[in-house]
Amino acid sequence: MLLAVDLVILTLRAGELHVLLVERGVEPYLGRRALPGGFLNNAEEDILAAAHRELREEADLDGTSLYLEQLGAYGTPGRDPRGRVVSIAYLAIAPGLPEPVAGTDASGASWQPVDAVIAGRLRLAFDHDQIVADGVERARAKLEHTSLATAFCGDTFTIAELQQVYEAVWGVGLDPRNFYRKVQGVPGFIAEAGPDRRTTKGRPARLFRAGVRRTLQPPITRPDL
Amino acid sequence: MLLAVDLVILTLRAGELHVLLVERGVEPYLGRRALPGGFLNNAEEDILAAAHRELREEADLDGTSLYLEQLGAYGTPGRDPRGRVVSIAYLAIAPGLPEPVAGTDASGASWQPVDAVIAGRLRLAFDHDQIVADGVERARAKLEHTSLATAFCGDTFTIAELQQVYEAVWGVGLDPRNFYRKVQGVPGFIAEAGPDRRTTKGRPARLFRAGVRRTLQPPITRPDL
DNA sequence: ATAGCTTACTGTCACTCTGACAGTAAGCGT
DNA sequence: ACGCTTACTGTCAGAGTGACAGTAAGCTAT
Repeated sequence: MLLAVDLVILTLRAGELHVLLVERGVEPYLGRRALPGGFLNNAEEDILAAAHRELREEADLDGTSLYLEQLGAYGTPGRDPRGRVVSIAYLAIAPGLPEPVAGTDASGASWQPVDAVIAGRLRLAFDHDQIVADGVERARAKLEHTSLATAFCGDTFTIAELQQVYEAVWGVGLDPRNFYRKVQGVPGFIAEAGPDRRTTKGRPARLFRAGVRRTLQPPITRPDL
Repeated sequence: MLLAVDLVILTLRAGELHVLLVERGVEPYLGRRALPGGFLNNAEEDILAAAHRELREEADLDGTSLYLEQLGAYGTPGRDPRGRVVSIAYLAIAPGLPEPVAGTDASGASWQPVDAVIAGRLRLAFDHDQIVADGVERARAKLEHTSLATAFCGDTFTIAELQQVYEAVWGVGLDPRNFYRKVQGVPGFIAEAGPDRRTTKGRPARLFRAGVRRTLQPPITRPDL
């Protein structure tokens, strides 16, 4: 029996939610896209440590500075044609990186829109479609009552950028005015980051950084489906 | 490397939240209490099926009729002195059974108050204290926006009994009048169960059964800590 | 039968929160 | 100085919430 680790790494690119996928170079599912991951190095490697290692090897991301959380275990017999493999899935959130990103080792990693995976237009290897769906659902739920959204942003961000996170992950539109009021009303969610401002085209926006509080009271409620 | 399944089985007894524990008859942790569970039978057994099997063997409970949900994987090296063991934990909710319960096989299973475990007055084997804490926290959170509370009750129950579930799991007191209003206000949470009434001492109470809806909108919010 | 007890249920009210909408402020380019 | 773009601040009606009191329906003891 083999133990593996799979990573659902989410980020925001051009206002859309993306997941990091690699193209398989060996059988089974040769050529198919799959989640980054791999088997445990040896019998003494910690699972969380293995997740950090894969994060570094396959995505060139520093695990100490980003959000990482266990998603669950997937061990249905037959999910891997080679034999019995139990996979521990992890959910990672990466900030919208400067630009190209994802140029890693030979495996040909690339960001793909999660919509394509959820809608079934992009079929993944093994049961990775299900894992991605579970990861996205976990992220959607956690946006409501935790400060997870700040993990999608850099160390400083504007409120409008934070709103884009919610809109992209939830796939809905939000009213900016109500969003400003709600976010500012939660004590400890975000904190002002100096007098610096970010300017693009119009009026410069105030910069914030993630606050101390990790649970949101009151929560940022998601609109009815 | 060995794969195991551990069960956090919660129930209500005398208005208090209890967890099912067994007393270990072998080393390591001989004599210590631990969660029911065990190793996978063979390399082809499904994890969820193994959870059902342990539920039947160690707790004499029918897994098809109660709530069962994966909690997560626990695989820190050294958590089991015998060697590398990765355990998949499951959370099960059992209705408050008629009476004594828990008389199972030789293992000496018994219901113990979760407070004793959380507070550290009752130390469990391995990392089972942590698993119990995680399971209880999961249950507490799920009471807010899912119909999980009905899993603690039989097929029919009164609103007062449902309130006792919330009070016991959350460890707080709730106002009966506001609770009635909230519960009745969530469409599909509970449905009337015929004209039958349950009578104990005062006015007979109306009986309900679990409704169709499994997610609660609006949620039953937990009071501030 | 009536009073009294116990438990089940229904109302009221002020406060807060929420969603829907409009107006003001601050930079930049022409 | 003007318009353009983006950032932010107010307003208001309706829903939801917590804190409280009153009514209803069984049983029982006198």
